[in-house]
Amino acid sequence: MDRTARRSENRYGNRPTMKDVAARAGVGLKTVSRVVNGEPGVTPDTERRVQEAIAALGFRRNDSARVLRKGRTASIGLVLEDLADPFYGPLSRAVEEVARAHGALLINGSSAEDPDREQELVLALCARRVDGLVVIPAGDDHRYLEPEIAAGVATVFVDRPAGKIDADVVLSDSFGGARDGVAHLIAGGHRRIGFIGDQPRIHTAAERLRGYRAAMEDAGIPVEDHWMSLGVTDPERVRRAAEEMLQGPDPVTAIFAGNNRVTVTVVRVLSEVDRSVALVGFDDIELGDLLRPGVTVVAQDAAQLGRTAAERLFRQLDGVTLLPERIELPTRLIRRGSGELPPAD
Amino acid sequence: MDRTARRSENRYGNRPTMKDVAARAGVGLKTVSRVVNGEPGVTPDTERRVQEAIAALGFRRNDSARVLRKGRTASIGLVLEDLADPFYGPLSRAVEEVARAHGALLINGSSAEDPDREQELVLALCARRVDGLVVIPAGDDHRYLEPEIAAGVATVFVDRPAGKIDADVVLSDSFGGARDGVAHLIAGGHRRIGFIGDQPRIHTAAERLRGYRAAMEDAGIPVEDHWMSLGVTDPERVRRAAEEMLQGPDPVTAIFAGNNRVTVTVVRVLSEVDRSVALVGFDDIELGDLLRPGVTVVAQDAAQLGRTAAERLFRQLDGVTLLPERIELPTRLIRRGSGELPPAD
DNA sequence: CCCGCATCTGACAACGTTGTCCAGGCCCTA
DNA sequence: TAGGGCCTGGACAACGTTGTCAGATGCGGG
Repeated sequence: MDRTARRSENRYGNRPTMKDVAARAGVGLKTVSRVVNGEPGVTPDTERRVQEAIAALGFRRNDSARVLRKGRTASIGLVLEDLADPFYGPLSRAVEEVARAHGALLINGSSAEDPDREQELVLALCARRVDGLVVIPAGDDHRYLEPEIAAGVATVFVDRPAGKIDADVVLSDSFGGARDGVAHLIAGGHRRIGFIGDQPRIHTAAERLRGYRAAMEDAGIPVEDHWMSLGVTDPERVRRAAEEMLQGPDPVTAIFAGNNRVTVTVVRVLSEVDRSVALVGFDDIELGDLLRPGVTVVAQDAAQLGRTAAERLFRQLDGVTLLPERIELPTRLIRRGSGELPPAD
Repeated sequence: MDRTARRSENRYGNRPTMKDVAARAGVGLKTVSRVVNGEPGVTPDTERRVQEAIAALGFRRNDSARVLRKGRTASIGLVLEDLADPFYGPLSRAVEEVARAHGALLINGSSAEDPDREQELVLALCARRVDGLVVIPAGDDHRYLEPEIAAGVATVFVDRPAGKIDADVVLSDSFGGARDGVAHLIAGGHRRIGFIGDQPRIHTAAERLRGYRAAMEDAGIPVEDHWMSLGVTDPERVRRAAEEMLQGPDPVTAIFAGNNRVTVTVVRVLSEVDRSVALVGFDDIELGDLLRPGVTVVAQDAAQLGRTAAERLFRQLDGVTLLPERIELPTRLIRRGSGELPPAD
């Protein structure tokens, strides 16, 4: 009959509200709100009574209502390709740290490299009214985000640029990194160098391919079509692609691997091959230094990517109006042995 | 002056509401709601007008308001130790997949193994009114969750049991796995076996230590204190601990490493040592098969842990009232060479 | 003793959505 | 043509919080 009894009829458990706390403490609703939010203007005695009621009832403020009222959610969304990919672990951790420093929570989802799923996720996050978005784009058309950005959702793209809209983007220098990596192989005496990478519709993959071509062209080496394998990342097909490059009339003496997953598989293949084949991979891989030979890589700093993007995001949120910018982080060639093997022929 | 003009005065951008859509389409508020939610009872013609207005205004439903009204958020929280740890990548991905299958979003945070931070995160998630929680506990006292669970927040602990409350938990058989791993070394002829693990206040670490002791005791081997190093995980100290075990009057001939991070560092140390020392690690590590020798591990299935926990969570949410249960998943010994090295003395 | 001021407190509306319920219009039948 | 049932649409309250504003209380000074 009384209020407490009525509450227990609620559908989902029976969480106390500020009203309940107020009733129990014998104060007004707004006073409870003041105590909960640490606002001034409450006598110590009143505050104590309210705190006791809060503790007794196990009250916890309902942030949904708060958000509705205040307009800000103190949460940001992170859409990436695959949470399980070791490349994204440090990246999301870095984004989380920055978010935490700004008192925001992180909601994240994996697009699985599917543009539709990316859009679905992003829009779901917008419906939750996240304050901002960090997106590693899977698709190449982000015009669907225009109304959201216009409505004030801060947005930063990472690792790959946004498609068909003008927005902030933070990425690694894929072109320069790949060019340097391939040039390193060329400097070591290699001329027949293979490239295994992802589909060129993925920006980073295309840039790395371009870097490969540029290094070859700079050295005056014509590239044979069958030295390049594009759009393969699953182990099975990478394996086959590598094996094919290593056979035939003019087999490659070195391979440039376009990302961490490709590198891992190529390492496996090369460990089973008699011949000594040089390898440089894009992205660092764990334990790369302990393999024999150590794996030479063009490393990018995933954590730095995430940190930079998140910081940019919160600068947007702090109300600074910034023109969309493209921030490119350098890569670093780490020599460990596999990239320094001389050509075997 | 008119409604549209007023809207643009809003603080945070100017997002259209259902009211705006209704005005533009010339229908009532509730009709817009019906269209947005796919409820029946709207003529095709009306629906078309509403859809047009939605598209023209760039309307997106405000889920905060929806949540406030409906009581469910369709989101679950995941609190783990460190998003960047390769062990948790597949785990969170698995949780995300299950959540997605149930139409829920995933909010996650890292506790950094700090009980206070865990509690802070968990309570922040509860304030957001997540429907459920998957928690990899850092602390050992979770009574602070009692009011939340009573209020209907479904909760499942993973990897380690909850402290001082009765709740679902999904974990790997740390004790059995460690015992088997150590027994494997003993079967290979080792008697002086070292153990390097995390602080025993962490349940998994304690269980693995217990497994180590059990295997030794089963074989009738008394354990020397200086064979065990507890509470060290940072590379520097693991390195020192390993080096100490390998020196002195009765140096160990084999090491059991208590988790993936320890294993990696021990592999590094052993690669610099002349002597041949056997190694079995808990947790699989990437590329463990490519090292020479390959790294023998007691593998647990992180994805399966996450999947099992999340499915249990949604079963709770589907209204099935279940008694708290402890689900233990088996581990698997993977022989790759390092665990099969004979004792060197 | 009363006034004015400062301090503390509470009533009320609003945030944007959904559930309830009723009104009006249509078609069908008697 | 009147009556009944069905379908569509809309008015209104409620979800739990916060911002606004005004009322109550207490205190010191004239």
